Amino acid sequence: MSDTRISIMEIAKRRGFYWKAYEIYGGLGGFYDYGPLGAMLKENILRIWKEEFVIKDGLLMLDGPNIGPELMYIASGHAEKFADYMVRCKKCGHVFRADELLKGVVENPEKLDKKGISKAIKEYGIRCPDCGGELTEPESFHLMFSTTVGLDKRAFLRPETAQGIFVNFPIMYRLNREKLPFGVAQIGKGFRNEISPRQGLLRLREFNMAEIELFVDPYDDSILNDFEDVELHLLTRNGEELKLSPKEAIGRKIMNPHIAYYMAKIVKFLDSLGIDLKRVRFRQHFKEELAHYSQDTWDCEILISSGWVEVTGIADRGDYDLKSHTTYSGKDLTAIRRFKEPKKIQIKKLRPRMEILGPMFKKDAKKIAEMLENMEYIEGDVEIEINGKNVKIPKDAYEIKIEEEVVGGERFIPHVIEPSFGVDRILYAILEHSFYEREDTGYKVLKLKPKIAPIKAAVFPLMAKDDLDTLAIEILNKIRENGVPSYYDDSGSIGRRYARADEIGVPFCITVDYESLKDNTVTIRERDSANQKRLKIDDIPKILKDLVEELIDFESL
RNA sequence: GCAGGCGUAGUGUAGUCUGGCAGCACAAGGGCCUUCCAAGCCCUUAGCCCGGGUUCAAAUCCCGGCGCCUGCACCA
Repeated sequence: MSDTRISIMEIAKRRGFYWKAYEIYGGLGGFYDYGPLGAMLKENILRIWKEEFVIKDGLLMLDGPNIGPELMYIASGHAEKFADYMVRCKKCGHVFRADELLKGVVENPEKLDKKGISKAIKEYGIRCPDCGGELTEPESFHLMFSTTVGLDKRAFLRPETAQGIFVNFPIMYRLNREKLPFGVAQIGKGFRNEISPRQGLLRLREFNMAEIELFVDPYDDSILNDFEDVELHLLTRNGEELKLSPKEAIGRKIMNPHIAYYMAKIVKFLDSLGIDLKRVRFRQHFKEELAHYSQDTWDCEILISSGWVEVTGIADRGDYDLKSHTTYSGKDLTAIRRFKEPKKIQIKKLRPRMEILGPMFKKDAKKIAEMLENMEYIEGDVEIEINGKNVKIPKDAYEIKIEEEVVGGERFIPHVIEPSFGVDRILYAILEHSFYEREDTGYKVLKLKPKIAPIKAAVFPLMAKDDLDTLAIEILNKIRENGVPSYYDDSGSIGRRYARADEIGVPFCITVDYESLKDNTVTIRERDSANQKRLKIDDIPKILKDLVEELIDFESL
């Protein structure tokens, strides 16, 4: 493990950013607690996310349940993976899907249960296709956590928040007053029963996601909003490495314009979180790497000590999800594409002549008449299915009339662009990119930006006596009153207190000294430069708030 | 899940081979001292991952479990 990662893990636990969950019971792999600092840091990241992606673009937020019905996950394609059995080669360690190995050997291998697979492998002497080694007993491979709702209804914990958005498409579409493009954002937990989660926050079984489903008309390239033309570091699936602006990338048709739009926003977002943009790139998935629902996917990757890690994926899901949910639910999940001007369409309609139909079809005549009225006439014989039989309707039993209809638009299934953010990974990357050791002393510092730092200010009395302490506490209370997370510390030397604050990324320290008693001023110290300015105590709450919101910068004081 | 390594105060570690009073540093709490960048002194709190076995005696040896790290595999 890299030194940086070791230091971060150590600080995270000792100072309270995060730690393995359930430690008193020996821990549970892939589950972490966020402590006081981590919980605040996560909130700050999400607040900025909402500002950048939800508020600025007028997206709609949604907050749905974690548990979803089985049928929804059958429709989404996730459940298909649920019942797979895997076998591994005892010799070379390669893993295979049991049903793949048994294809052509037994009939319907996918229908076998664990015992059946085990029996078939032994009976037919199936061995490792790579090295001929012996295979292990089959193991079920559950990617989703399953549970039961009520007595016996099968359900799953969501592996992504996306499905909860798709199934609400009609409501959200209406709430957006039926305009495209529009996006729905959801922040929440996702659950995946990983085989072997490792690397701390980078691979969790229960994780925090922030997802957007942008619903677009595939024939309309207009993007949500204007954007800053930043430089993107791209790695295409052809192996090309490019430095392009999103506008150039769109021009060269490297990706969908909506994807380029989100790339620009992501770069800006990561920058505002303190991620080093030199260590950010977008990597296009290889065809075989694409998820079952995806047509094109670009991962935003950040370089950390263990290599490039995916923190955000932008997937072009096409109409996969809405189409599939339409099939399984039987509900209409379409949008309307309005014509610039309503079109007048001439439709040939049928008018039933009851005096002929009546005697001919008796009881069925009424039903047939209704069906004829609702039909569009196409040249040729008219046939109707009634009581399971096709019946030819004689020409004299109807008249053809031409009706004019005004059509405002046509219905279609919107396409979906999905930027999906792994909040835990972003949080970890921020910690790594923020971490450094002071050149002179080697003391550890997190250079967290004021906006995201969990604690914004620390207030110290130079000495914990002579009323310096009471004045410091007064100042602390004023700052807290003003909504700025802060703490008081009078233990140890002043230098130790600065160091303690630096280690958890407190950007500003306020020190009450003997001059404070004379002229009502205090010093304020900026973390990274260790520079100090002297300010009036009365001005502190306002100035500190502006510093924390990054409206002013320390050097300008 | 496999292979290898590992698990000792809040954190980092020594001790494990060769069984015999569990030690150090930092942190934390209290006190003295101290007028701006982890000073010093005194005191205190606090630990052998869990379970079983062997033994007069287990942090140490054996078995099982849990967890972590690295590699393989997996990561829609």
